[in-house]
Amino acid sequence: MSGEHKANIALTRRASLIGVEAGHKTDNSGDAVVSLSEKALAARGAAQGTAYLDGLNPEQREAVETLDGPVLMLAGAGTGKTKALTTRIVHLLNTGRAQPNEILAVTFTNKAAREMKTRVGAMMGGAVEGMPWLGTFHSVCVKILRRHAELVGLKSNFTILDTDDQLRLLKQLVQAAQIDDKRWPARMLAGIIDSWKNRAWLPENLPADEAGAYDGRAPELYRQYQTRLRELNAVDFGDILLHVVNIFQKHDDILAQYQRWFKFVLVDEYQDTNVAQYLWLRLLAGAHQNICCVGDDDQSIYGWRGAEVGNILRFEKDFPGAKTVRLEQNYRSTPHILAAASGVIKGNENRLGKELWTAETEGEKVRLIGHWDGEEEARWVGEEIEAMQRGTRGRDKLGLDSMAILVRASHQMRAFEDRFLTIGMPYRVIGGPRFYERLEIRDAMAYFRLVVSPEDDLAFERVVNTPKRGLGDVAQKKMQTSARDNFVPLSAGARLLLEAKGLGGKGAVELGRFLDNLERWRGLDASPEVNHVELAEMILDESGYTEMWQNDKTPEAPGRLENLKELVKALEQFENLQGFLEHVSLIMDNESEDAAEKVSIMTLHAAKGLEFPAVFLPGWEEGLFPSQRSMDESGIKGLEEERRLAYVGITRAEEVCTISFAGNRLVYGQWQSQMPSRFIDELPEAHVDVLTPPGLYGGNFGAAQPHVGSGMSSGLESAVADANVYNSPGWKRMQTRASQRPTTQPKEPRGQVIDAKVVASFAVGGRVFHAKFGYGNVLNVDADKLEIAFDKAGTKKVVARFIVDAAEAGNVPF
DNA sequence: AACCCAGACATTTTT
DNA sequence: TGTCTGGGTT
Repeated sequence: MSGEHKANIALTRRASLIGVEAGHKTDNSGDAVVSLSEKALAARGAAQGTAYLDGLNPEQREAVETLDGPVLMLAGAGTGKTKALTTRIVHLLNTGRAQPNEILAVTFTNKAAREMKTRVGAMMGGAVEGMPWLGTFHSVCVKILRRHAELVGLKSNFTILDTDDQLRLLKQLVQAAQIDDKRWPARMLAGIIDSWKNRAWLPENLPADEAGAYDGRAPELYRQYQTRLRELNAVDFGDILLHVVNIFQKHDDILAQYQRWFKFVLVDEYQDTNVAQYLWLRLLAGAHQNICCVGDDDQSIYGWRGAEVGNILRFEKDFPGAKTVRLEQNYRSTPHILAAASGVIKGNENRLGKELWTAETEGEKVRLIGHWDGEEEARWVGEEIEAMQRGTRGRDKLGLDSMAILVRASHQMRAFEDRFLTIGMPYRVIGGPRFYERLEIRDAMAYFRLVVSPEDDLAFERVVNTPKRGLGDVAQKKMQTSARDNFVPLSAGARLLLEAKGLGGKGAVELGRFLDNLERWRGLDASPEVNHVELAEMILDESGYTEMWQNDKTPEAPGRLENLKELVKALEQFENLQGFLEHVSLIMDNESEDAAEKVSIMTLHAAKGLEFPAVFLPGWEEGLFPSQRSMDESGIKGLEEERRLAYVGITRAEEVCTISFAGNRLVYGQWQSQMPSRFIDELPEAHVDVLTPPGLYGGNFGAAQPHVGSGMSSGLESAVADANVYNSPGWKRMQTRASQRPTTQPKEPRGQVIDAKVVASFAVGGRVFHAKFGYGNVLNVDADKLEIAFDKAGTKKVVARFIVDAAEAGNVPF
């Protein structure tokens, strides 16, 4: 059976698919689908009307006009990368170099894909048919995989499992293998398998040194897992890329077809690609080399998820003769903000090198402020936001939509939420659980899946007893056995079990009804007379699922019902249940547009790609940011990724960027004190304004000397940087400097400023006072940290700065 | 099947 | 400190 033949079939199939897709509702990205106007057709090939090039700066223009050969567009934050990318597409179309379906353009998020589609559409004068190959890596690969599914042992209507399904499946396998899942959690196995898939390793070609993973059981379990997936006609997210890469590697003819079809390849956020995605791109662009990758090595923040910064760093080696274009003119932020960001990112080795600049000359310095604790920090930020709303200090008034708080870890959000609730400040949290990950949505989708594919065992397991039908563990075990013994799917096994009277009582009655319902719905789904939206409603009602939530009196029940309604509504955009299911797992995003003016709270990761006039970056403390875990797990690499995160954070700000840290923080119910982040030391002093927190002891916090750990990279400094990973000297430098630098006028002298010299004065056994923990005795002195046995709060390690001699406690204004 | 309690645990999460 | 999970009980 070869290739040639198959490829031809694929080719025909593809052609018809494209025909169908254009302007069709099933095109999942759903928007900006317009048909090619005559005018645009006429313009094409004639290469006239290149007015769209005029709005570009010289670098952007070069990136757009270099159509042939590999191009690396190194686009710093806010340098107009999307503009360049979309203009490039327009240019390809306009010059007649490519038809819309000959351009492969991949992004990571649906949002980015949508934006590109819309913008290309707008630039073409609202006249581009939906580009069928503009989408996320996953959506494009699913399209390809559905066509060649049989080559990897799947049917083309395979289901896409999300992480939840994946985990349940792995749990079953782990249990079956008699593994103590306490010691070896399925979660961990999921992580291992995922990382293997990210690296495009199949069970049969795992490197030898991976064999020991998961107590040496991982390779075998991986193999079993893949087999099970095939039996279920399912793939997980990682498989989508893996299978396609595999097909391309094994079938030259198929690869050749796609190479011919995709005359031009464009890639967004190239720094975030993993090995599988990288291989996929290399395979596709291998022949003609017309690949344009856009990215920013300084914004690579997904290493922990398998992204390889190395991909972008190696681009010129991978694609010899590549042209590298640097977009460095920033249109977003003020010079001080850019300088601060540059100062921080300079601390990283192994950069491609790039420095943002702006034509702007005005603007505020980055503001830095220290607080006593997290609560205080949240209170201060709240007040600042209110002040900015009013428009004080010569600043324009800012709306709440213009402000954002970007945190390192989501638990930091709580302090802000609490505070904002008390003062009645409207806020929105960006991120969090996605729509399709919600319990009720997944349940509902399991029903749909079961109707469309009776053999979907995972879906069956999920809903057979939801709502409760009296089918507990025992009954379900019987169904499993019945199915296994007869080599049929679970639903059929359950039917056989019933017929064999292997089940009694109300469970039997309910199961019978459930199975009958499924069959009836299946019939209706096939019937042209029943609309799939109505059918979906019917399924949810008749199964008792809706009722289950109506009877539920927990506070979240109404919201869940609301979500179910939304889900049903989303169905309208598709032709049938099948079409819906093929796409949902890839497209349902979280965007709930909400007109009200609100401050945004989100993680730094979620903020990538966004911008706000005013940005708050709280929690810049050692251990929290940079995250201790990151450094423990990945050493200097981890630290550098954290630093890039800092860079991303700062560069989100257009006008005002406020960095803050707290001396004490309640972490898991324990008070902890920590040093200010080393990144604070890396902020160039000339671009930072150190604010004195109201009511706190004066300017003992401050920005660092500009030249420590940053500046020109030399071998010496990298040695210094290395040494710094586990032992930040940062705050010591700050202390020393603080005593040299005139402090920003302490409000009142009563605020005790404790500097480094004082630290030495604490002796083991001495009686001391701490504002939060009260009185205690010093057990140990370790550099600037004291171990103290507090009378009430127990033994803690505390930075000496927050400690005073008990005798002086009366003077401290806490 | 519903409930309760002990204990584990607790970054980031584009698809 | 709080949330979630799994095991045990009713």
